[in-house]
Amino acid sequence: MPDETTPSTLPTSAAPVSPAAPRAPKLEMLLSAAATTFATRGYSGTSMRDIAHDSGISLSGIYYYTRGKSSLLYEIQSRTIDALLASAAQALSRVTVPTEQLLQFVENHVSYSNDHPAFVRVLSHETAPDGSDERRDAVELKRHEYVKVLRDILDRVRTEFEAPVSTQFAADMLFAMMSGPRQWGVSDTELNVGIASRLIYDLFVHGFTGGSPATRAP
Amino acid sequence: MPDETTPSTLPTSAAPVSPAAPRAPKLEMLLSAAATTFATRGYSGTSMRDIAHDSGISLSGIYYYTRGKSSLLYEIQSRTIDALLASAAQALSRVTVPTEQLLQFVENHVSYSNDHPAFVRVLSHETAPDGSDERRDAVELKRHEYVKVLRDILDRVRTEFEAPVSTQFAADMLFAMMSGPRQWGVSDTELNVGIASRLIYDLFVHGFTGGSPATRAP
DNA sequence: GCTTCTTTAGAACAAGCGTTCGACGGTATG
DNA sequence: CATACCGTCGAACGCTTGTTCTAAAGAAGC
Repeated sequence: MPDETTPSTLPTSAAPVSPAAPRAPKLEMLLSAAATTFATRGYSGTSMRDIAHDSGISLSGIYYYTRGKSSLLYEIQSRTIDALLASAAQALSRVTVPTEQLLQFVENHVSYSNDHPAFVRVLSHETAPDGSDERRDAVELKRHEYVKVLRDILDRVRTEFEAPVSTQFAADMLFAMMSGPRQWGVSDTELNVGIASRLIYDLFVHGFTGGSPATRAP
Repeated sequence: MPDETTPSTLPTSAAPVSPAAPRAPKLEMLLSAAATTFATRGYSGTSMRDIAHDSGISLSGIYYYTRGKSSLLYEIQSRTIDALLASAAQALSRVTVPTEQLLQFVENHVSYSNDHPAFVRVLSHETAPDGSDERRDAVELKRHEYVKVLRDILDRVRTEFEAPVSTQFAADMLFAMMSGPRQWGVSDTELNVGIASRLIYDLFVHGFTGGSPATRAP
């Protein structure tokens, strides 16, 4: 009997990270379908029967792969934040200049959000309303870890340019921009990932009235 | 028998807008309690019994003031976007310079969000999952109207400073920043409304590495 | 053929959901 | 005193919820 607690095969687009994943291709489909449904209808607005219908698995069949509804949410959020942390670390290792690292971070986040929109949305917008689980705290801890990565980059950029606002505040604003669309304007921006990342980066670093796209950045 | 469809007594902090509101102080309390519960637990995650408990009114007593759960959501969202549109129009009428109007818009939005956090959160984060109501479209229409107000301001700022990014994109980003906190960083920014508005304005207009808080702005 | 293990699904459970109904106490009018 | 209305609420309705139980179909080893 398989167990959904195996932290293998993240929803990354890359190659298999963990070698110990012999039989669980259907669990990935389940999680993917559940993430999509959670992202559109919300966690509380989604019933197990909705997930059963969307995934093609029968209602009771879901409980063969997962422990229940809250475990589905945890698995989705846990895998996503793990993948974000891993790909961010890899992307940041390629450059050393603070502003270049900032651009790498933004590009990585936007790119991953573009590849797995439902997963990232569930990670950032949904929070388990159920019992006082320790799994919720684990996700929250890694989320703060991820924020800290950006804060450390902003700290270095800040000392270089003598930026006036706090890095905590700036990090919040940048995350808000990156998690941006699908709110208010409902913009149908069919932008390329690289272009979109660059737009966000420029707007955040130089501002709306700031330099043209090819002025100061790397 | 009162009816919740009367568009009177918006949740504004100002004086009574409509003179026809003789008896309905308890409805305001109901809507306020419902907004708070919706904001914390989400629309689908909130039961009518939750609202009954939080508002102090009995479960069946709620149906004396409102038509049902979806009507509660509509009333909250409708009143909030109406109040935002009204107060924004009033604030903008005081200045004519584009950048000053932008600051006024930001200050108005942040101020209202600070005074009625639950209402604004429900307006921006919740959407009715129920039937194909025409009320939902009415709210969506006014929401676009509100976005258009900001877009028009940004258009004027853009032509003045030859800003490179589109106003639609910039508006989305600014709304994301203003709706910002209570996500990712969970910042405990106990800032004054004026200061917070100014921080957002400066960060948006001049960028993270841009001029100091007293450099270029009015 | 028989057993064993994996995978699937139909049926049913108790609990919770949004909503409705009928009745009660309290003022104010006649 | 009787009448009518306003505000309020407990109890119950039918339905959906997350979860479990039981059984059966298919593959694999002996």
